[in-house]
Amino acid sequence: MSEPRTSTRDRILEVCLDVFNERGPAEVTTAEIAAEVGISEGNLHYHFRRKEQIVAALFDQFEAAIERAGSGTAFRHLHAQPHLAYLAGWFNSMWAWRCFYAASIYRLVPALQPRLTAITDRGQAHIRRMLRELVRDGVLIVPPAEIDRLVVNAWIVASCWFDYVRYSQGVHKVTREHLNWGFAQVEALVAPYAAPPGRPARRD
Amino acid sequence: MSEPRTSTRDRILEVCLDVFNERGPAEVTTAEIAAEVGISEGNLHYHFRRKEQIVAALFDQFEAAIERAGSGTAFRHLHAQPHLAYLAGWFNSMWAWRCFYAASIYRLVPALQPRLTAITDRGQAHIRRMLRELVRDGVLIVPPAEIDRLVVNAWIVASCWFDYVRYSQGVHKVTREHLNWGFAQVEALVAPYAAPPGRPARRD
DNA sequence: GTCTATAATGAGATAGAC
DNA sequence: GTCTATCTCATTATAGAC
Repeated sequence: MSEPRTSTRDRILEVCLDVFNERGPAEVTTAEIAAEVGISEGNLHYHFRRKEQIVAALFDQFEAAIERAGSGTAFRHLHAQPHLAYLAGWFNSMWAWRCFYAASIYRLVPALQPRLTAITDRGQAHIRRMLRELVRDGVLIVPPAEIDRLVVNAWIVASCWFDYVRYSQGVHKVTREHLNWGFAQVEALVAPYAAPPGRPARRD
Repeated sequence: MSEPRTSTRDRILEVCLDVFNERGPAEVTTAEIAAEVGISEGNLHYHFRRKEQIVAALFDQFEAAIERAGSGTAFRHLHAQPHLAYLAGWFNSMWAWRCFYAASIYRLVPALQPRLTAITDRGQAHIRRMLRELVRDGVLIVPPAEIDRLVVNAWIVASCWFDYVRYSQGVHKVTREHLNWGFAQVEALVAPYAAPPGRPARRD
């Protein structure tokens, strides 16, 4: 009846999310995890038999969070730029779950890859719908043939900019401030499609 | 005086490039490498003390190749769309060195990361110059403020689409055919900036 | 240069006491 | 549920003969 404030299992997950976000699961040993949680390796093994199971348990939560970010309140109250609201909701949740935006995690736990594909498919379908509505409403002008490529490019930039910043730019410790940068990069993909009213006159 | 056709060292590098491209260096053990080359593990260790040294030796070649792809013949004979020629040259070399377009390799051999940053800086500077020329020549219309973000987005898509295809799309074996797909994705980034003559009339 | 054989690591998994 | 102590196993690293 009387559970401890937070169960050991939950404390493990909390600690792991933090440390996975900071360094990535492959760079952390089970010994370090146990020490960080303040329990023995044997006890850690009692709760999760393998490190992959910890990653998988966290992915469950990530999956739920991203679904919320994608179809939740952000998209409910439509205003002038619903796609920006959606994007903002997504980027907001991105920080808390940034370890899942590193390709290496799917190499470590390949079982998660199909679920990432499912997230990708649903997310892209959602973005595609939004873009079509914006085109219909005259906010954007996108030739139909270009919509799919635009959606995919937006997804690539939004989901890969973490790795880009880390490896191509050499940023060792990604901070929250980088989020705004990534957000602006995705915004820039859509900018050239803005209909003239929302876009200052061209200077040639 | 009489060297063997290809030295053992070179054979090791050849085999490793193949197998790293197929599976990534982290997924291949030194034992497998030795077996594949047809030598003993002890001999492999004589030539390269650690797997990272093999990766680094291959990176030397990659670095040279990408420099050639960027500033070599492709860019020499300028035609209507020099940026496409550059892009084609880059994508062409990309297949042979695709293991270096996986984020995980820089996690395995962090020493390479600064060199990747240098490649990125030079490459982006080159692309920026090309875009400015195209704008000056009236081929593209890009507001000056958008050029930098466009360059970075092009780089992200061009260098990350491999990981995207693998993990987000669930493609287990990336083939040469995927190259054309990636190429088209990068092209699509620039398409909306094409000046009206090069672009069919808008349909709203 | 190349081999065989063996040592040193280090991470994860497990048994059994408390 | 939790601990201590041990085990397994895959690599990587090395010594020394040929």
